Amino acid sequence: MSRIKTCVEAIYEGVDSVASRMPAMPVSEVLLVRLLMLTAGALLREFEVKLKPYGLNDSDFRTLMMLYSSEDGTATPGRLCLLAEQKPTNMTRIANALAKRDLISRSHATHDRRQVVLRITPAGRRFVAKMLPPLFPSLVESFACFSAAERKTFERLLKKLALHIDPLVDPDATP
Amino acid sequence: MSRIKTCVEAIYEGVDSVASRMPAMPVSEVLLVRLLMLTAGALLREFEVKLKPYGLNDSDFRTLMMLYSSEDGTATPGRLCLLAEQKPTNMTRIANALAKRDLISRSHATHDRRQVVLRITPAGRRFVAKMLPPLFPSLVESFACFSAAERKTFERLLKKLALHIDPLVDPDATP
DNA sequence: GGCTAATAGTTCGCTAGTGAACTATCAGGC
DNA sequence: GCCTGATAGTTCACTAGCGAACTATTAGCC
Repeated sequence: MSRIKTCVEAIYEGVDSVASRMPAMPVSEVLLVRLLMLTAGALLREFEVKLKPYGLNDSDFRTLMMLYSSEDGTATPGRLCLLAEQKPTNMTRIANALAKRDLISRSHATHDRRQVVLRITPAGRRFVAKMLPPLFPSLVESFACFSAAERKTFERLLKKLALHIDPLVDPDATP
Repeated sequence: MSRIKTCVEAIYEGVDSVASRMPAMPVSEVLLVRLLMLTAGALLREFEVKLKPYGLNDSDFRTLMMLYSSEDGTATPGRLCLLAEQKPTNMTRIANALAKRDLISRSHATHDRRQVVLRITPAGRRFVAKMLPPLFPSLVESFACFSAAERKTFERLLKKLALHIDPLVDPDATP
């Protein structure tokens, strides 16, 4: 029996079993959140296996891609933290690692000397251009079970959910 | 500007920017996987904030719940690894932590002395019964943006996706 | 019965990520 | 100009999780 299938079955059985003893449990919500985390976790792990040969994990990769896709190839650690859902501590480590490999460079902003400016290097751009295409096939395969309509629906629901939980997850943020 | 909304926008803009330079990129798939990971990550973090007062993280919690919902309140570490998507190493640590708090007990199986049997204790059952209900409201609120039909659709698509990626993620498993 | 291979857990050393404390710089009121 | 508070990053000590190596036990084969 394969792993994820076993997990899916265990989730349904476990939720069913607990619900019979605890009728107040919101069955539908528990199933959704468990399936969501299981699927995302599996996809993340699969993706990181693909990234490993390049010496990156998903956080490193996201950070590098944010710089790659930015207008002028630069960003501050603070902004990257915001966009990549990372804490400053970890961004420091990521930037150190990427800088050590000369994929990005570090400098100080002139107008505000507290800020650090990270910039993707030409070598960093070449690296991304080379490593990105081989990642596509397995990604396409992962979602091959969806029709175009299903893909659209799934995207719409995910986006709706993401924006809905935003204020719940981060109640102090400016709305 | 709140955090997740910024991330969602950054994902769409980033993908758009890269796609213009790299036409082979499967835009739809990249958006789906990024939204999925972002949403699941946010829900996980929110959930762990709720679990923290009880001194548990999500893995500890899942492990305890697997025992709680099992027929006789027992399971072997190996089975829990399979069901909770954990590695044996980590399960040892989790079992140590739960056993230290007397929420579970450890003993050896008689028919196969290699196997360890973990069993939820009466105190463990009381603990679960007490901590579980307070977790429900925020979980319900997280999915309050979905109609009943949307919830069903989302569950169906998640399940379909989970089962589809199963053999891709774990190619060595027995089908 | 005794050797070999496989299986269940554990230990160890490492990577990834976090909160709290710290440094450096900037902005605003006086 | 100069104190006060806020902001941007960094460092440090810690937790969570992983792969590889190890131990103990079992199953199969001769």
